[in-house]
Amino acid sequence: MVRTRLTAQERHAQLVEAAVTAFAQGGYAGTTTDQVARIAGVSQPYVIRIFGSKQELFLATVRHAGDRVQQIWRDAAAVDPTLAGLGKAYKQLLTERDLLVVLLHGFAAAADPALGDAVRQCYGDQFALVRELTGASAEEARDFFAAGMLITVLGAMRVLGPDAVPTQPWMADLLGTLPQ
Amino acid sequence: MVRTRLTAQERHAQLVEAAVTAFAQGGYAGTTTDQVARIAGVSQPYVIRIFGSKQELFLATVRHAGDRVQQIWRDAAAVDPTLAGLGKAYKQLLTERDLLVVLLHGFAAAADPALGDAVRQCYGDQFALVRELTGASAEEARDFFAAGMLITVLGAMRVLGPDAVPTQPWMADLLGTLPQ
DNA sequence: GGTTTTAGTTATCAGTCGATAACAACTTCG
DNA sequence: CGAAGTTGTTATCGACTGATAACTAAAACC
Repeated sequence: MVRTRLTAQERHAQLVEAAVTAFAQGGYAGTTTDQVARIAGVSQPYVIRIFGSKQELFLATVRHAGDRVQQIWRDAAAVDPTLAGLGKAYKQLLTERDLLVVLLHGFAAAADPALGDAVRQCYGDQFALVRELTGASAEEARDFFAAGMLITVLGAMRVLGPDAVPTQPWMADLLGTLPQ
Repeated sequence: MVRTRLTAQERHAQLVEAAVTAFAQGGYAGTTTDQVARIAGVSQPYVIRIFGSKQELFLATVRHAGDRVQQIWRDAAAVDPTLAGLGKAYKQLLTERDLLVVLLHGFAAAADPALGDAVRQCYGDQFALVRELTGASAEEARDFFAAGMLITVLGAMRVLGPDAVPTQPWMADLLGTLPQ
């Protein structure tokens, strides 16, 4: 007999995946819990019951994205524990651009006190992990994160990434200089 | 006799100022036209009548922020036409953090086609201007904008800027390395 | 002074959204 | 099997929000 229902744990994970897609497009305020529910194929009230509130859903989504980035870096460091190695892995994350864009939306929404703490914590953990994995100096890590932020924002702007919008010459100048 | 009403032009400018404050806090979707109206001290329908729609108001606000950044850079270049000179001016913009955060919200909202074009245009103009003012290479400009994006996001996260939230040790490491 | 233009308001609405409540159906286990 | 726990749904609501319409009053102009 085929199991027709998911366990709460499985559903939780599936909803977070759906939420990454949805929130990446509209941000926190610009996305409805119903959009998330539709992507996951469940009813909107069920989403609320599982997470308690839209805010908790968003927090879980941002935390998931942060965890995934950390995992990517750990994997990369196992092969090449340098900033270049981690950077290459990060850029490949553009193929899962929604992950990065969700983080960006989290950063942008940090003005909300309830979200701010979680977001700062997430970014701080990333900073610490990169220095731990690579032994980079604070200056080197700063430049690494600056480059990462540029990549993230250009991804959000649809200048970088799989579905980049064709654009003006300046983009080519800028993109041509991104280390591969 | 004191003039008790503003011209449409004056009111337009005042509303954009109010919108910078409001949108910086909640982003596009997370801010109501009524919030903007209250800050400016007018009624909500009047805001809509002046700008036509919330989206047009947001676009005017993002354009204003972009123009202001360009103006800051032009002024700075008149004194010190180097990337360091422009960078110092940009960092001083953190005292008007809302300007930078509004731009960030614009970037994050670029997934919306109606906003995306305007936002990419705005960022492209900034890139071209910096290269024109400083004669920087594409690589130098890229690093400049990467650093700028990090500053902007850290400002939005309340890690940098006048009202920075006290935070963990890693912040001190990162901030200590920011060139003054 | 009166008329036209421009700046601004109040009243109102149709649509949307997060959340609650009550109920239904599948699974598990004694 | 049948009871209990878990997974899910439909129905519904109160609050909010952008936008429209109709109206008012201050300036400007002749």
